[in-house]
Amino acid sequence: MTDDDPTPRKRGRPRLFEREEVLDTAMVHYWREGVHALSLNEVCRRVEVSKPSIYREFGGEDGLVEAVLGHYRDAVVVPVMAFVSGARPLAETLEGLVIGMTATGEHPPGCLFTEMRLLRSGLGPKTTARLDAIEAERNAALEALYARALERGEAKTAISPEGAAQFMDAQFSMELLHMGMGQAPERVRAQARLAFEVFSPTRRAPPDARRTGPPGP
Amino acid sequence: MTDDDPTPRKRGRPRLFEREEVLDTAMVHYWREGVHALSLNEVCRRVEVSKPSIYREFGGEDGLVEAVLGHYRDAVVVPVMAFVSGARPLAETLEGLVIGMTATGEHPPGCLFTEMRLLRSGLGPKTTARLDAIEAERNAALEALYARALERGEAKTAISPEGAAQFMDAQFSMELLHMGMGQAPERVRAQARLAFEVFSPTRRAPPDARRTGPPGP
DNA sequence: GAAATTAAATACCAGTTGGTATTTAATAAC
DNA sequence: GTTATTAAATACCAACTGGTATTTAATTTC
Repeated sequence: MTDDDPTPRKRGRPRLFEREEVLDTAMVHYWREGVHALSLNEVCRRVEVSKPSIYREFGGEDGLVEAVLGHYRDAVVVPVMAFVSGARPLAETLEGLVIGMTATGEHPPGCLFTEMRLLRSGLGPKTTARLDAIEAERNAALEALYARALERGEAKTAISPEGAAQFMDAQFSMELLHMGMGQAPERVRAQARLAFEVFSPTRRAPPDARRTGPPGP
Repeated sequence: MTDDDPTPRKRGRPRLFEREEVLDTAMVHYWREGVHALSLNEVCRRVEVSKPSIYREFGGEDGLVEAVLGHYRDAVVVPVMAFVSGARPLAETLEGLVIGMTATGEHPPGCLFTEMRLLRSGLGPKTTARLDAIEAERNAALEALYARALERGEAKTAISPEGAAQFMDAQFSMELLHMGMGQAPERVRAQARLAFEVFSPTRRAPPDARRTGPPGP
């Protein structure tokens, strides 16, 4: 019966911006142009919030980037992990991921998380820690995916879930990086599909030669 | 009989640095820490040459980075391409490359060219142009490698030399990127060998499912 | 109304960036 | 020696960086 106001008005001057809104537009800009290409000053300009306000809300550049990354996780990474955790056959899940990662429109190409992870240097400690956390949960999801596939006989037993997860991660990273560099989606897809053929359960070992005097990279 | 001095002494003050030496040490620093992590001022400090001297010699940051990249090409990329152009069987060449790219000691891990190519943004026009040139010649070498392998029946005919070159490029890029990030060489090698199994000539097509509603990246 | 409280905006800080004008040093030719 | 020539070093430039102290505006409570 008590009709208390669940959000009692605060005392001082009201805010002029919504935290979620700031995170969302900052995310898009970082996503589209790269975290390293955008200074804090520039981001403040774009989201139209003064620098001191950003500091009050996020505590600095590292805090802002970490918050944006968290927002990206919730908005993008979590749905992908949910898809990965579905009961579909392995091949179907992989194909869905390939299509999803190369989809154009709505979102900028590439992946903010992948870009940050590869260019980790120059990111603050909070952001780095959050990157590790996301990396871990993503890896767990991929391992579970392959483990399930093994149980069902949909995958090659010669490959461990750990190895498979690493492999998938590497292939998707490359795919997303290529998308971020503006490569043709169909080309990127073809490469990924080719790579994932290695999971096909019945295969012969590669023919012969190993070991040769190698030059440097 | 004329014993002319082939290098007649120049008129003014003598140089205090050797161009090659500067390029070499700058290359190592860029290679080890990343081009984007080192400012021009910092590089001048490290090579112990004043900024105006660098400007006289290379015309600016873009010129220096381009020259360093050219130096890297001559010292590292060209020998690798020569190895690729050898008459070895495909599997042997690939294994040699895998070993070479993951070799530790002597050189810093990773690849300066790969890093620059992936983080192309922020690089000057001269550097970008040179990146494209190196990319083209590297791609040609990889295409020729696979074309030769096809002629000898060492590779899968279902894959075109263009597609194969792209695939190899992507795999080696990932490998080198992972090395640059400090991953364990044996792990990186295992991933690459797994990926290159797709070239094995006799294989079955992947079993079944395609096409599913995909989430975003 | 006056406090008290909250937040925004302005203006600033020292440090660094890529880039240069100016001065000084070292050599060869005369 | 003097002069011409080449190059190095110092000192500087405006623009920008991440970060803050200070002032000003908007609101609730009293």
